[in-house]
Amino acid sequence: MKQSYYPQEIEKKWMKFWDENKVFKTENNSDKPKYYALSMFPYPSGKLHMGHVRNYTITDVIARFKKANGFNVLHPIGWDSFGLPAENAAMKHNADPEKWTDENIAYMTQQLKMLGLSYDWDREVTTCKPDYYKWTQWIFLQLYKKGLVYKKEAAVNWCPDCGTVLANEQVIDGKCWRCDSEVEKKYLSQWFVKITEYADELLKDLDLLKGWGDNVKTMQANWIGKSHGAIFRFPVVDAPNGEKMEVPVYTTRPDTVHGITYLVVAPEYKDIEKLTTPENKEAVEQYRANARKMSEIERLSTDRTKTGVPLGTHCKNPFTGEIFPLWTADYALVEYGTGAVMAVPTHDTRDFDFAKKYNLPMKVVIQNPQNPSNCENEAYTDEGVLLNSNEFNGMKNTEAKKAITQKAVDEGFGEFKTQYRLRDWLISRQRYWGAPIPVVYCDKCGIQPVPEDRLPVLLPKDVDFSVVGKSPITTSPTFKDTVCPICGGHATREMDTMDTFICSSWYYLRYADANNDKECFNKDIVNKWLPVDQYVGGIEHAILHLLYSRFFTKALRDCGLLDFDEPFSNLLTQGMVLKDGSKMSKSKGNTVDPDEIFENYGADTARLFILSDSPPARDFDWSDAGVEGCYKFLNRVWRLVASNAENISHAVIANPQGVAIHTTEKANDDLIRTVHMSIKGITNDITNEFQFNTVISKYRELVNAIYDWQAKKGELNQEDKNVLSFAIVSMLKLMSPVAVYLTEEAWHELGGEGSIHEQPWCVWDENLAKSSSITLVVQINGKVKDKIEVDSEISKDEMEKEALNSEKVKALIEGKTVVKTIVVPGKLVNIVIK
RNA sequence: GCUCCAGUGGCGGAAUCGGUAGACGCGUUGGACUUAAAAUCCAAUUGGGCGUAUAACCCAGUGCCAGUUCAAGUCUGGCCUGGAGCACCA
Repeated sequence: MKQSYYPQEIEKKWMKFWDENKVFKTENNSDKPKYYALSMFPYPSGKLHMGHVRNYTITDVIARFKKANGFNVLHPIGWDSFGLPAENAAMKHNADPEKWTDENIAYMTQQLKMLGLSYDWDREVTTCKPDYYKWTQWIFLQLYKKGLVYKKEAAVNWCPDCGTVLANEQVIDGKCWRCDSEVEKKYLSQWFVKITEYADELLKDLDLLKGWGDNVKTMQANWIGKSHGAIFRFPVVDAPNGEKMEVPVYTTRPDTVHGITYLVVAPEYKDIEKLTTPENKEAVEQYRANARKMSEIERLSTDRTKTGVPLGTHCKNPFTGEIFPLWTADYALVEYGTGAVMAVPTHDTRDFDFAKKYNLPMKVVIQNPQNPSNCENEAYTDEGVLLNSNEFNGMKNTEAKKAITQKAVDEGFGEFKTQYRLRDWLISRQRYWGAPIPVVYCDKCGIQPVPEDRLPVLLPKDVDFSVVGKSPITTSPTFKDTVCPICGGHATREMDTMDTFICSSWYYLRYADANNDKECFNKDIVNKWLPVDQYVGGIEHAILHLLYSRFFTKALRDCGLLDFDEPFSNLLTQGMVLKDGSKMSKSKGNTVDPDEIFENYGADTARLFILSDSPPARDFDWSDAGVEGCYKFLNRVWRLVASNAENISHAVIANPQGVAIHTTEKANDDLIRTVHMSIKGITNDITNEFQFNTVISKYRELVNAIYDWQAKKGELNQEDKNVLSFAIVSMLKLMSPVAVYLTEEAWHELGGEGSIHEQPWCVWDENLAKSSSITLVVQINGKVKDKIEVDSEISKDEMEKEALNSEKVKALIEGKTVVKTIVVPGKLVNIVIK
């Protein structure tokens, strides 16, 4: 065995061997229990970055650990390969985005293999390939049949730089999630997925997700935004055309209904023109035009002073008979509730600001206990007792909410209402590089889905990528015109493609049955593998991908395609990889190229380091010195093995757990105990919280212990060799999920059969992991005063006796009264004195 | 403004149930080996009393202030700071 560590050589050798022999192939049929370990699949942007390295290493270690522990492990990988970067690159070079994508996939595949990830490459899934997007389109049609997909004209988010619309989830602070441009409002007819139909279940089932962090769950709960309230309908008393009209409002504060002094509708409110008097028409029109021009950012800014104009008409409050004016103001949102708000300036801060500015009247209806009936300077929005509210006076407002809504129900002008903040998911994209929406528009028959046997609707190849300002797909001379599947007459194809988040909402299902060309996946196989036992990925998908995938699972369940409710039982959101305290990014110039690390130190060093310094969920600060340290450690491990190669017992390698080792020396006992403690500690750290940083510190402790043991020994006798063999072989197995190459090479050099990665996990013996002596801690009034080595089997009485016998304790309790002593078996004695 | 998470040496971070605070590593300092360097190995490294050697001892200490307890990094209440998410959602 070579005495020096040569990672570049051994890693290439084993990478090739594993790849050619499909060592990590997973069969669907097995007697073993299943375990599905999954990383969020990458976008093939060109090269791996350190975030990928971290993500995939974490999942890989979990997959390998589970496999060694007797599970049939599914650990797949694929490519989220539709999307704008490929199309932008294509437009820049007037080339096919498919070529760019394929090249990137080829390069990154090599990198993933180099990193030593135990993927079953036969299940690779690529969302931009027709054999995948055919099924994306098929699923779209199933949702369409179920009424979960529909087309409507709506105000949508438009990103001018990406030249496409965006879903609500993809607008961050009024800006595009991808390019950071300010999003504009546009009125377009677009395809929507009815995710709101599942709002309640998506919220409720968060409780089932015990293996998800609270941060992600609350983010989703907030995004869904369930609230309880009431709808009230206010009759219009002076509609200009004499029509009988009503304005419905949604409110969470029905208890304040007697305090309404005006009513606001959104500028886009559908009946606004009918509610405007001729005298006010001009001002209202101008206000609406202004609102339309404004960007989302301007409009949503909360510190902007509120503006609005009166419509000239009035409503009647059915509770009081009071007449109050109608206004339009852009602080009312057309998409939420009914698009109209009942304004109670005394008990709502927004209404208060507005009323102050326009000198609208105020009426106090909830008593502020600190400052009775005074709402001059600010709105009182807390709990209280009602006043000025007729028969409800004196009632607590929490009760009044119900009672007042009930009255509206009984008298027919309102009802109880649950409202969600979640909006339907806009999935149309005016772009080329995505799955075409499988729909045609017939001149006679209208919107028609493409029949399933004509899928996939292929992306046209005869397009011009050099166009500006429109989707390249529209330049195809062959794509647009087609025939209607119903009447056979002329029809045109839908030119929009689907949001790529549709493609990524079901890929984890496809892995279970990736090569099925008859169906999107076999139901039994999917039911067998899913849900995913451990999902690992970035927190940036807390809402987007994770909410969409949860919705898809539920919708596909209701289409009869699978039998479970949630796709991911456990979720680990790993932290970011930082350098010098900030996120690695090309613009900051603080990136580290994984290839360089592989080349200079090897993939094992990269794997070890990325797991070593921080727990997976926390941010990880990359440091060159840290890499160096990990590389030195692997060298140290290698030297330990190599220098002892001829001392290793073949019997122990063949059966590390089975060889009973008789020891006659304390040093040997101690080392065996350290090994058992390491097995226990490492196993628990991985099982409990995936605490790989402490796993690695335990590797180091074990290696240090073996070196220390060796330093005490001269010539080794047979007993010593057996002990050493047990320690080294156990160490290699324990390290094998992380240092995949080094341990494999060492295993072979020592004469091990097959692959170390096929060997079962180590087991520990609780008795051997225990020490024969313990350190008894003696405290006085809770402060440590002495430590005594005692036998581990010592009784409580003896512990107390030992403690009181300590010279230090004797001196300290001299002349004081011992009030009581607390004895914690096996740990400490606390003497309370006065 | 609302919601969630976090706060421990110079740094990353350890610390099952409340029971020895600072494991393991990085860095730093000193030393050994070497003609020299690299590599490797050994030792020290929370602060203060403390200033010279040796050996020891004492005090304080996990963002702040209280509380519960024999005992609090850990539990409770109230703050402070940082991060993340949401936000004119009626």
